Amino acid sequence: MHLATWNVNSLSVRLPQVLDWLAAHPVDVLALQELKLTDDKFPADALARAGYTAAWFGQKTYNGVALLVRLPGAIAQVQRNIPGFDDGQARVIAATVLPATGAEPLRVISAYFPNGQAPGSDKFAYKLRWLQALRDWLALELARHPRLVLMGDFNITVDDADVWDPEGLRETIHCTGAERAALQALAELGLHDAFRLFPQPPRSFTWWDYRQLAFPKNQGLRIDHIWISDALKPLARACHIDRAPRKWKQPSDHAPVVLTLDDHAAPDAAAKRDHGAADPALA
DNA sequence: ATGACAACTATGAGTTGA
Repeated sequence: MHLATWNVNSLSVRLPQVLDWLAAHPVDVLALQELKLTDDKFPADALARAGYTAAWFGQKTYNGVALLVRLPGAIAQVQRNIPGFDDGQARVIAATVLPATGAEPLRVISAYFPNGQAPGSDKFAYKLRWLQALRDWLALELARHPRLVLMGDFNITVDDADVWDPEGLRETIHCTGAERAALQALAELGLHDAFRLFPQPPRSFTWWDYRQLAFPKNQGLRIDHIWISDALKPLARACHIDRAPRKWKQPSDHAPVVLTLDDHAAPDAAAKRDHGAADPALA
């Protein structure tokens, strides 16, 4: 079973790329961020024709998140934004996902963490308040749903290995101690950075500035993450960044991140494996 | 020190992102 996250920087502009990517990589769950469209503009029909059902939470111009689930999988118990945290920005969608593979249900969250602009700014204060509310809510979610995946654009580097120029960018936005401490507080709930469970190439990033030839020079940040709960950690088999869409014409500035989970509890999937069926995802 | 690039709103030039 495969789950992925991708900040598409406008779903209206990037829909053809999302459809192309899903055709080549039919993941079971795809979390999207920065839809930049209102709910009435969400391309549910085109995604359904591509074999995906969806839950979405849009907003005009900014933000917006969605969860896509490969059919005949299903989506239930949808939650939009953090309960009890008054927020005019569409940044979180959570749902219980029944995977097409027949695996046990998962609680999946697609999140677009606030950017924060600069340390000391009002937006930075909002980012830290939002992170505290996320932590408090995730504690409850984990108690209710031990099989939990939190993925999205976290807008935070976990450590200096996630930064192309750690000295030059020290204590700048995405790299501050305050932001990283908030991530550590999430980790202490029993969540794990799936990417770092496996050996990875040095200078692995998920975002590159459009300017200054940042992508060809690999001057980026790893700010898009997939974090998994204690219960799912033993099932993780691989996690990687797919840089290919960043090379396409008119790309998002973010690349997708993909997690492979062993859905051993799925009788159907196990039967298929036993009969030697090829895994279509990530072919 | 500033801007670059992209998307959006609006239909100019400004805002936001990271």
